[in-house]
Amino acid sequence: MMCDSRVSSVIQEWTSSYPGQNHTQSQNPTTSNHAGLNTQMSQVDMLSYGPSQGLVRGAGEDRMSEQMMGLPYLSYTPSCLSNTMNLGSSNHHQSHATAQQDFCPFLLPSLRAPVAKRSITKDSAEYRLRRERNNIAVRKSRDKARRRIVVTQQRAMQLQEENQKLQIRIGQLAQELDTLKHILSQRHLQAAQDEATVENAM
Amino acid sequence: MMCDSRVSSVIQEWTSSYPGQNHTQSQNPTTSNHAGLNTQMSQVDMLSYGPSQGLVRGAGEDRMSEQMMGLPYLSYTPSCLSNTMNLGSSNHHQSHATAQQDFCPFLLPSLRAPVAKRSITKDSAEYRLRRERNNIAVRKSRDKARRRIVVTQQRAMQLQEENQKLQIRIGQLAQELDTLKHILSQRHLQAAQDEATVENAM
DNA sequence: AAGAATTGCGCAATAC
DNA sequence: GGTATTGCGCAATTCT
Repeated sequence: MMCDSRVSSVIQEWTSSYPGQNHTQSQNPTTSNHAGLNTQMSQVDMLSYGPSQGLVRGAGEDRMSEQMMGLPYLSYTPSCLSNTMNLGSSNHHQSHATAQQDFCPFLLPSLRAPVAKRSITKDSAEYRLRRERNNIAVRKSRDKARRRIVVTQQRAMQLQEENQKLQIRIGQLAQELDTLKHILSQRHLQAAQDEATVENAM
Repeated sequence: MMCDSRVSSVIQEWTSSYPGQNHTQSQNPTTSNHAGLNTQMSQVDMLSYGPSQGLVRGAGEDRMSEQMMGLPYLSYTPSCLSNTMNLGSSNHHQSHATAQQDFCPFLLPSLRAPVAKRSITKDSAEYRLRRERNNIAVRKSRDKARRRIVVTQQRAMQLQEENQKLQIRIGQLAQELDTLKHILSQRHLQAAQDEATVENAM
């Protein structure tokens, strides 16, 4: 009693506040295939964690940029042999900004134009501000997720305890009920016998 | 019944396989202060997510390296004004490898020597191999964590449902018990009256 | 339309 | 030695 309502609210909050299920989640077709929040993958565990689906890429920075352009595969194989030389030479933002020019020359000019826009001038202006703000948001969000996990786990343990207590209570009640039924049947028998006795006496 | 054992195993697995609590977690004194898996922080939410404790640093890469050297604060303030220029100029591994030479000249030579060692030659050898292997492990681990979360949540919901059913069952049993007790008391009364009648007739 | 929140990923430190 | 976990920052996306 009363615990159920609290539990209910927690579950509710969990379900509604954990958007992993209803999000579209179609952002990265190459690496998101194994993170679908689904539970029906167990025998392919060892096979699903390939090296980024073959696309090795450079230093692991601005990877989305190239893939999200609409060319997930076979476009701009990132020189698997020379990536060691490229490792530190590429500025994150620089490479991100120029990638659209270098590797997507076939796009419509209207789509390539934004490269020089002020909004893309991330090299050192309020870009740092935005990054820092996002970092703070990320920390906060992850803290929240961690707390949520802990709460859910505690709730599960608590529910399990309560379940055991309820099972015990049910056992007690059932036993008591059995006893009473037995007594009642005995009384029934006794009454029948009494009636029979009286009838015989008449 | 039977569900409890399964739940128990799940909870057990959860508790034992989620090492967030017993890990030392002292890796980054500057930014890890707010991620202690503790649930008692609610009114300081907005205050705990500062910009990395004041240490702005360059591009957010190889940050641990400098801090983990044993000089978390006040050592090598990373030129907060010129970080915008430094943003892309620093190679991750290069800066990491040379940091020990540049910023720790007071260490014993025996501790500074490893810079040129093969093991620290991460620039392009089997470093990539190690990184890729770790990346695979990370993906796998996070998948596991995600599945664990989903399982725990489902378990909690299932336990809640079962709890409600048990509560209902308890209500039914209690009612039945009440009825039987009432009947029994009536029989008691009846028997007493009968006995009195018989006694009077004698 | 703009900022906050969420998420997948890679890196480095660390635990095991 | 290797894998597993974890905190963090980045970028893309979604939510508000």
